[in-house]
Amino acid sequence: MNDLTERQKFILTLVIHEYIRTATPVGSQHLVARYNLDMSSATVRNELAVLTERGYLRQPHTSAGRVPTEEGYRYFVSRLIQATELPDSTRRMISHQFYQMRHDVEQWMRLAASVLAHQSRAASLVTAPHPEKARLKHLELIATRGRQVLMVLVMVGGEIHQRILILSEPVGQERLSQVAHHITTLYHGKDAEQIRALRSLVEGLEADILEWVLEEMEHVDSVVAGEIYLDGLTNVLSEPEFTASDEARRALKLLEEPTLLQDLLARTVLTHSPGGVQVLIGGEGTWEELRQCSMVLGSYGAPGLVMGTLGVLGPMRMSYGRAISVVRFMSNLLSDLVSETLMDDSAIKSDEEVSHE
Amino acid sequence: MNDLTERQKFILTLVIHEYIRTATPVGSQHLVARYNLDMSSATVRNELAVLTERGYLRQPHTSAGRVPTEEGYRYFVSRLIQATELPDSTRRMISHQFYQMRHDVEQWMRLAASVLAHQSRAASLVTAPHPEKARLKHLELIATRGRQVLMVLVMVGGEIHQRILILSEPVGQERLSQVAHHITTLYHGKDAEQIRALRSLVEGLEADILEWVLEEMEHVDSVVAGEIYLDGLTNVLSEPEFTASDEARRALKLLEEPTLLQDLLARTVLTHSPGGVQVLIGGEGTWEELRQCSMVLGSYGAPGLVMGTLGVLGPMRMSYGRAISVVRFMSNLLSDLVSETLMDDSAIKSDEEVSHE
DNA sequence: ATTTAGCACTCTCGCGCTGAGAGTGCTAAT
DNA sequence: ATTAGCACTCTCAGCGCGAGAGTGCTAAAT
Repeated sequence: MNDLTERQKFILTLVIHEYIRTATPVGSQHLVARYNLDMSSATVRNELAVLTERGYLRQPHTSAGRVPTEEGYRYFVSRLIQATELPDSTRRMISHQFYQMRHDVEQWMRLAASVLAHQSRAASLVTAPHPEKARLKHLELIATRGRQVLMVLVMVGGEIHQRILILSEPVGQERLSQVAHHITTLYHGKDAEQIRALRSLVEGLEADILEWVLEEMEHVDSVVAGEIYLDGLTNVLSEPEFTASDEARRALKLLEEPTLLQDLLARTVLTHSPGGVQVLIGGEGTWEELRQCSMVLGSYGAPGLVMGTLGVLGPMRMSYGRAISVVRFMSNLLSDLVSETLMDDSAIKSDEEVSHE
Repeated sequence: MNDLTERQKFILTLVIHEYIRTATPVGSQHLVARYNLDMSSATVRNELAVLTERGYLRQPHTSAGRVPTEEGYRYFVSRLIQATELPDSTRRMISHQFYQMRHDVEQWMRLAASVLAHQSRAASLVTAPHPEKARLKHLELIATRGRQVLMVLVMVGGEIHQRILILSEPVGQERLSQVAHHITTLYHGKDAEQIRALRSLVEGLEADILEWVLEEMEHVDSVVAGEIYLDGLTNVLSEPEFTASDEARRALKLLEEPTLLQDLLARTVLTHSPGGVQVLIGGEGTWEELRQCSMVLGSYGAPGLVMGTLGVLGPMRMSYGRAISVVRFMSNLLSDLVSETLMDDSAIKSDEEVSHE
């Protein structure tokens, strides 16, 4: 399995580019005309034949142009693609937007999804930062009415969970605050397992509350990713291979199913480190519905503390260069933001502007 | 403008039903055959002619069947439709699901969106309960790192807002808790305006913090609705009038634009009371992109305290009976849930089961 | 030994045509 | 008032066909 010649690589690149542009099979004459190649269509034809035999291209039918195969895209992505960085002005603009709303993590997620979708012209998905193992940072209990209590749980890393408890009898706000404070000081920084080991430190009402806390924390641990933000579904919808095909419906249906997405993203989070970008072509790795789609996935976060996933999903015929660069950029940007803002224990130098009304 | 005869109403109903079922123009012979009418097709034809002249039906071209017009649907919805309640078993099942997760408002919203989408077989949208005027219930300040502080704001009605503050100098958790407690006791139950009037009660750090609180509360007031939950986009996508038409893209694009949705829902919230259901046909009321769509909207909540909107969006050729009944049902169900769980000041009798580990 | 020109061949796609089918409106009979 | 009958209209699926694009192969040229 010796390699392709330079010219073959070059031609493969051109075919892929052209197919991404036009969504129609590309022929030899078309190529020489459009790119002013200084060889004849016959030469190109020979090379196309080789590439086809190698499995990188295929013909929809005899005597039609060539279309890249999955392997073709894969070869292109892994060996041929050259890093197209986003223009500097764009990067600045995007960073600026993020730093303008440094106070709200949820808005970051939305903005990240929106930027990914716009820049890649595909559908995007982003998960909120999520701890690998939830550790308690702060507990708050707020009396609402009668026996009902609003429990607000802040995890190390900044994730917030809320839940309504129903006690067996009414308890005043004063007492609740005491309990919350006590639990917070006792178990600050501990994960569910550690808390469970030490739960005999409290009793009575406090023990009951702690049970709720544990339940919630274990629930948090059982979910692999935070909330999922989507954007740009309409982008992929308007691609020709999706209009009127029921392939579209199935793919979009997938995106409406949060559990499936969780699964999908879980693998990614586990299998690679932030900064790196993973490209899945044609639903690679058992995803029947996405056979026509590709994904470019990355992750972000502060390793060991909180992590999130982000990526774009488009037709297999998507602009990988653009997608990879924007995913990588956003991955780094969000990592920086998260580290700067949410980190807790580590001693990272901070030199943000003093903003204080 | 005298009214239609009974038979004309009857035939109009049949035409609409049949068109909703088949999505193809319906003709006279077809009607008599399918519904075993004891009149001839010629009679039906005459009536169809009348209905067409009145503007309730139209022919795509000479010698094709009839299709309902916007006015046709409107007449049908406002005067002909008979309330089709959801089967009792379904209602029970849905209620049960909700009461099973009484601890998490966010999950209610997701479930509500999901139920609406499934039952109506259209796209659904639900907004989280949102106060008309935010009133402070509880403030919590949590030290994170250096000068950074996580502010958690709980409003009367249960809405929670969080935000990261950056102080001019580090402040310990003890002090922060004090400040939060003080502000909570001073301004509990007050809205932004009232707090602003009384802000001279505090000074120094507390005054600074209060400024952030006010800013956030005023921001909350400026938004007309809570977070928006969508579901079932793929339902409407698979309708024949949407496949391959770029009408589809524009309509879905609308749903990706949160600000537009806010606008749209705002009108509804303002213009009618919970329990009532509003039907907008053909993007009635200036919504160009939705000319092919209809919406069935309702609202829910505890009047004066928190309100939310919910509804379904489908092709004009949607099953209004089903949609109206499910929207009404969900509207009432959510109202009950919200009242039972989130209400605060009013003295509503509560008789929930004692659930306490 | 490549590259290229030429050529015969294949396959798709858009076009116009056509006949079947569905539906209508009108008129006359019931 | 209703209905049977009928002539007419319009869509739509199917078909044939020619243009166009693309291929593979062979033989000549570099």
